[in-house]
Amino acid sequence: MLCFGQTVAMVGIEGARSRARAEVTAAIKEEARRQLAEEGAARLSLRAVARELGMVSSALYRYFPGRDELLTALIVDAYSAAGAVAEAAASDSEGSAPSVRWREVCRALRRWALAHPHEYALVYGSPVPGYAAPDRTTEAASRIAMALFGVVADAVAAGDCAEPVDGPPAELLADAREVRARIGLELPAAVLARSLVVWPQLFGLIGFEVFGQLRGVIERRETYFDHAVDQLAATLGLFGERSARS
Amino acid sequence: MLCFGQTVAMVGIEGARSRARAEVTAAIKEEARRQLAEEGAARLSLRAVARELGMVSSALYRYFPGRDELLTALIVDAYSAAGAVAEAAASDSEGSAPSVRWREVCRALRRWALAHPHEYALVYGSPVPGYAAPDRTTEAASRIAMALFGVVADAVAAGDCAEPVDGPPAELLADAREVRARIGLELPAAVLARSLVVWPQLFGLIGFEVFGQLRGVIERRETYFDHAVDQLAATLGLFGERSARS
DNA sequence: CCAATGCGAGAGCACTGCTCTTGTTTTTCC
DNA sequence: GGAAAAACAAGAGCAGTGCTCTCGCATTGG
Repeated sequence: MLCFGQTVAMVGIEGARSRARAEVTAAIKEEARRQLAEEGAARLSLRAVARELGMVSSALYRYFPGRDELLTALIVDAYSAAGAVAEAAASDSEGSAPSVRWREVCRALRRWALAHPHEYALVYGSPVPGYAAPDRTTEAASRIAMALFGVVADAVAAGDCAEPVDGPPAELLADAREVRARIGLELPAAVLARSLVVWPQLFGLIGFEVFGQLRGVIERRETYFDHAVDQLAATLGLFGERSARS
Repeated sequence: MLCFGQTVAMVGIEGARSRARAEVTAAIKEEARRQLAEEGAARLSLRAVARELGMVSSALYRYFPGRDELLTALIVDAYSAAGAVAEAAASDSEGSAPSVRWREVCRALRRWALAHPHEYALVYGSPVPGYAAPDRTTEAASRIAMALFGVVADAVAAGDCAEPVDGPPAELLADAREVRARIGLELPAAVLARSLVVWPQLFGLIGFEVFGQLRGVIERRETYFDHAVDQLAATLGLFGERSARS
């Protein structure tokens, strides 16, 4: 019994039946993602997806229990797509100075967000369905943060990260310690605390641009973003040659 | 001919007709805001609003051309509510040190956002209707930013703001100068540029909390936010007694 | 081979935004 | 004051939505 929506990568020996099921499920998600990119999450219509796929709407309920579940499947995919982009940028820049690695990961996330605004809205915008985010989304979400914190951890390990001058308050340190215990990342609690503070600020920058809040205010958005991200790197204490702008 | 949705404050001598019209318009918006707060923007239903008000749905179209226009009216109201909150915090803290004024305004915005999550989502979350934000929303939006930048400007005027050590790039300065010319605020372009960089980061912090992105990560959210905001004040170069935590 | 299960199609329900028409009330102008 | 004009509420109706249920057909597993 396959659960709905999960990416059935390895179907293997399974009969033709479940293979067909996996293919139809993938086709549904693909068409849904297409409509999402075109019209946005609010206008994503189950019936339209079914229509485009040449099947009747009720048949679609064999694959997804409802519209919200289709959406959460798309959310999980979007999270992991963004996570993959961030991880790729982090590993591609391995060996570079911490501040340029940080900048590369941030740039990659921004690029992905601008290329997929509706999917970005799905994961970092207002929560669309009822209100509760299922657990599978949060664990998919952590990949992005892990990629970000990973370059900080690498910098600390290499001695390329300055210790905070005036440490964060004790309560924040406690939260940081709990997070560290859960994700198992090797870095001082004070540095993780600093990262946890910077983390939402990065998505504030990206979100403002994607959601059009910068329209009529900032025109040279690329340099704006790069400068902001460099400043965040400085806040994080990341070392690196100053402004190795390509 | 009254335009839809606009707050008809001064009806004055006008006949009983337009007075009734203003009242009905206000009642519609009130009920819509109630439903918005309960169910979110996606589930706001024109018919349900009409039903709750004891009228038929088609009658509602005499007051609002459509659902989207009702929503943009709510957006404008939400913007100006948040703007009023920010302005009040700014003027209430007049005379205090710049960094504590900054913190007060930030706190006030966070409090409002947490108290009205769906309205916050309306203005700083994913853009819900088609895609374009009418002009009236952007001018209402500027009030919030003006309150924020206002305390920075006051700090500069009082000599309580440090000049940036390494200035922002030239292109960002150009954008800052254009913004300054448009809004007519007395502060150096470099300082405004710094403020424009910090601005989205603040709403990244608020948005992450309101949208539940901090769930399971940061538990002591108040100290977290205060610390982050203090750090932003430092980035802005705002002077003030260190951590005058109440 | 035959029962069990998975599946697609259709009808149908309750709901949505929106339009058009039909009377009624109110304002406005001569 | 009375007639023309405008504003209004109500209803019917259209196209679309998510979702449920039932019905036959196909595939699967024992």
